[in-house]
Amino acid sequence: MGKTRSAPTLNDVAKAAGVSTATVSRCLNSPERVIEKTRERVMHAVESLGYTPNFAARVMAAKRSFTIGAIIPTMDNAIFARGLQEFQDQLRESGYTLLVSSSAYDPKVEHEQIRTLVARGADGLLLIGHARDAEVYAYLEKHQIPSLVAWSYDPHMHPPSVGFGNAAAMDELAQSVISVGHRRIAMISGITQGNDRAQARVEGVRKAMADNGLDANALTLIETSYEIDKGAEAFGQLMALSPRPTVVMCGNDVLAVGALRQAEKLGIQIPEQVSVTGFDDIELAEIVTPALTTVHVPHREMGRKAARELIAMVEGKSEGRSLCIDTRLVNRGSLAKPPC
Amino acid sequence: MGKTRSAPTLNDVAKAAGVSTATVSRCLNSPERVIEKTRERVMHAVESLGYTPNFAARVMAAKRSFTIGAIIPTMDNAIFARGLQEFQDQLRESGYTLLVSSSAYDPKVEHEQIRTLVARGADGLLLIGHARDAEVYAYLEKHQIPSLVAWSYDPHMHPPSVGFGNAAAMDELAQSVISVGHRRIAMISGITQGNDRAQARVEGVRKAMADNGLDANALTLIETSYEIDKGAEAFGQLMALSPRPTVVMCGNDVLAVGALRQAEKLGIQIPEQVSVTGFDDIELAEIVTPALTTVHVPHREMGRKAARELIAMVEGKSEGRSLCIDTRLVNRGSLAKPPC
DNA sequence: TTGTATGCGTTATCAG
DNA sequence: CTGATAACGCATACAA
Repeated sequence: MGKTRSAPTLNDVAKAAGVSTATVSRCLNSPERVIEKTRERVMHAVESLGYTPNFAARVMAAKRSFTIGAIIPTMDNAIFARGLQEFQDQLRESGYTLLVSSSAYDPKVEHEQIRTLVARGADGLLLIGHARDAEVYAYLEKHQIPSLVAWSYDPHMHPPSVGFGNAAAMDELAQSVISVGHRRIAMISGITQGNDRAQARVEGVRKAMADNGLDANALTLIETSYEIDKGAEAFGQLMALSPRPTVVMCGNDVLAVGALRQAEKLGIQIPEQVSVTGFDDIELAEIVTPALTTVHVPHREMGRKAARELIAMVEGKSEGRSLCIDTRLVNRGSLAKPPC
Repeated sequence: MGKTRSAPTLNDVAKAAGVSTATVSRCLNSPERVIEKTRERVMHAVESLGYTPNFAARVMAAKRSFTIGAIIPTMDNAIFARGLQEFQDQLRESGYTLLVSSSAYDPKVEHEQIRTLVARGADGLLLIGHARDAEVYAYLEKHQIPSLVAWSYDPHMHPPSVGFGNAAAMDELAQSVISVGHRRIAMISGITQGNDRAQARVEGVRKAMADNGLDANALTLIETSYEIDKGAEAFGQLMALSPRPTVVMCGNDVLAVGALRQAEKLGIQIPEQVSVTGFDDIELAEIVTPALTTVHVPHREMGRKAARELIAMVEGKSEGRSLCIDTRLVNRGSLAKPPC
């Protein structure tokens, strides 16, 4: 029966409706510019043929893809999942599609993913944190891709960021820790190399110590990747020290949960013997026993606002504004005053 | 200075290297087909210009996108995160890029996302579960897009699936529940409408009951969405019944954790007074107190195998084989024999 | 081994 | 309001 059954094109629709391809295109993109009667005929043809516009062709011709790319360190972590879901929902509402890649915390992979997304015609990019090679930013600049940083906030940096003050938030938490009487403070941090959020959180603790007359260099610090087991392991190491720290501040809730678990294994009472704190306030924080004293980050709000700002940038309605999302301390059971 | 600085094209590279666009293209796609000396010159030009091939153009010309699409119900859930991360890693290794969308458990949205991904030239599609309109499958057929189902396994269905037997696994767990002495069984299930995994898990429980001389219709069943709070709420309702069920089997770990939490609030001892079981064995299951007796699903293995199979299909090396991933019971603390 | 020329499916410009 | 037609950037048969 003639042509093999493959995806119908604009041309097929045009022929079926007895009009030109230009008219079909208009019906789809600016319906108001074509008279009702014609439009009806065209739409009917579109329906009956099951026509779907070819994206690649459209991008090439229109030089717009209505696609936003996002590169996150990992998908397998509640920290990014929630904010990203909201980010996507917001994009959808505005007619954009989100493309997500994860870099496994590897700068090389991230760089490659950025190139991939740009090559795919992403109209804009969402990145996590500011820490990356100047080369990457130069590339983005060259390709004129509006970019926005999230999960981090620094109004003096480029690209603009929609996030929260990691240092300030951790500072506040540490202040609180110190004010209940802790002096021997230890910290289990994420890998700070190439991770400005992790770096800032450590800084926050140091600042609070210095501000309270403690020696910031006396902070016992272990860096490890964001996994429960790693948190547990690090906690074990800290408990082997003598004198023991009276509080273990963790770079995020996942590490803190690991610490809690190890404490249970070691028969150490939290918070009676040792206090533990987290960061992020993911679902887990409320579920463990004792529930975590942590920093609440409104991830959904951040995702939503980031989406709005990035869309504004892409559509030329904004030059790129930085936005600070407020975090707040959540006092649950894992922080108490140190044992006498 | 002449042309505005925009992204360089094949043509720019060709001119810079003093060759034709065809040669540049060959250098990039089949380097062995061009002599070393020329290739060096070309590659140098590519580097210095910071050239990145335009994806849309490439797709249009080659009719291949090296892109795989995946549509999952939600990103904000550990169930899919882990398997998907592995799926992506595997794709990357084979030179494919993953595009992820989430449908928020809405069939209409899912359908739309499928069209979007197809329009974007996805070479293949990963879907979760078999339950969807015939219309969707017809569309996929028409566009000749190789598709694979995951998180579900049914060798008799089309498309082929790489997953696990939800009914069989839950049956096994229920057998175990019954064998320790439980007779008054309640279940908190996910919404079964349009979710074959949830349906199968309920069936599994019913089958075990019937096989053990219990009345499968006597199963007290509450359906609710997969959220901790919902699980807690449902558990509360079940505890208000009289007589109370002696065991609450949950459709997944998230619901089970909610149940655990509500039990704590109500002062009900788990498992002394009431037993609770989960499904999936996400990280959470091991962390809560008591740790969950649940069904372990090797998500990473599933993701990896699904990727391999789908790639084989896309590359014409497989017609599509279904693969069953083995689950296994994990006995932790939340299941015990009923109180006398 | 390399170059030439054509087509991929759309959008957009410009006439009619 | 509608129809030709020229890009868009690349891959690839075909020629040289």
